[in-house]
Amino acid sequence: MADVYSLDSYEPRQALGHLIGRVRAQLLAAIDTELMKDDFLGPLEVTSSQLIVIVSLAGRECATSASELCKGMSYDAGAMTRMLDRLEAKGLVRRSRSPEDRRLVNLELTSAGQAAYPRLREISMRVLNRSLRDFTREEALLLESLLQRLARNVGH
Amino acid sequence: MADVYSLDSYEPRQALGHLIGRVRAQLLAAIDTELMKDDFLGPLEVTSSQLIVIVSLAGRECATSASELCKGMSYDAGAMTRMLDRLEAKGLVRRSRSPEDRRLVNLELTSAGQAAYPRLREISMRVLNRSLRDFTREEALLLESLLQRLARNVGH
DNA sequence: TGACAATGATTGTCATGGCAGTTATTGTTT
DNA sequence: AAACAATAACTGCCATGACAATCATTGTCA
Repeated sequence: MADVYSLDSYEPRQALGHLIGRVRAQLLAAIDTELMKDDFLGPLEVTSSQLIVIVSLAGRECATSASELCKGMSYDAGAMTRMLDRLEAKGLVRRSRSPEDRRLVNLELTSAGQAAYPRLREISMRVLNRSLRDFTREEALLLESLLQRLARNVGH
Repeated sequence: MADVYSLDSYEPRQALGHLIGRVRAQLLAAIDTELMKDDFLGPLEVTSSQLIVIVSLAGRECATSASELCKGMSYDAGAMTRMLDRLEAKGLVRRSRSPEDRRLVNLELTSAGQAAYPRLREISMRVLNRSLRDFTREEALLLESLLQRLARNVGH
């Protein structure tokens, strides 16, 4: 298949790469704005980056290890350590060494973390729905599938 | 129009927000990988973030101020100062106080910066074309237009 | 069993980007 | 002209993410 962009016409500042970066930044900023307005999450200064960790932990009943979290979201292990430091300091997550394998750190939400989860889910959904307000369900699915194809291709 | 996501089915980890973040990270990583392999850009450790600044400066013949650059790409002024520190240290960009308005800092590419530009443009285009290799031109344009609609909506 | 590899978490270092506050310069207003 | 607002660049502070190095623990293999 022919290349989409050619040296004659390629404009780095208008092309897909930048556009994706802009959309991502705007989405995160919009979610952060809504989080700050929340009675419960605002004072805790929960951010859009911390959202995904709490959501991932809420999805399972049993305790999960940090490395398992990292694999599941292709996240740097060092970044995860410090992310968990912040979430633990806010009282949303509890760490404990696994008795079976003392290299592992088991993670679970505290009661505050469990209380935060439905609010985080609702807020992120609201921002997405608002951003997709003139999209049909088919257009949204199309966008998702195009992005998934892109994601599969990038790594070659 | 009805909401795309509903509380019943919304899965934060699968939805659009996360997907966009993943695609962006993968694209930037792929560009960084190619930049490191380049004979000229690799030793200078030019990154995908610095790419857009150099590209923006190459687009105009006359000197541009830093604030104008920030406006054009909705970029934080403080981040721009430090970005320019790094680019100046690498000898790619030259700063000079504007004689007309001494608040302004005029920017221009050095000869090394001008030599870097076509390589940066070619590398970012190659990564994008590779990532879009099974897309028709129509599909790529569709993806762009859907993202642009999304970008317009997010800010409300 | 003892050497060694593999794994998980942590830490250090760096680039990035956002926000608030500061300083220098310019424009405006009385 | 003096006071004030507006603007541009810079600085400090912080969260984020990537990479490399280190340490403790576990698995493997001679």
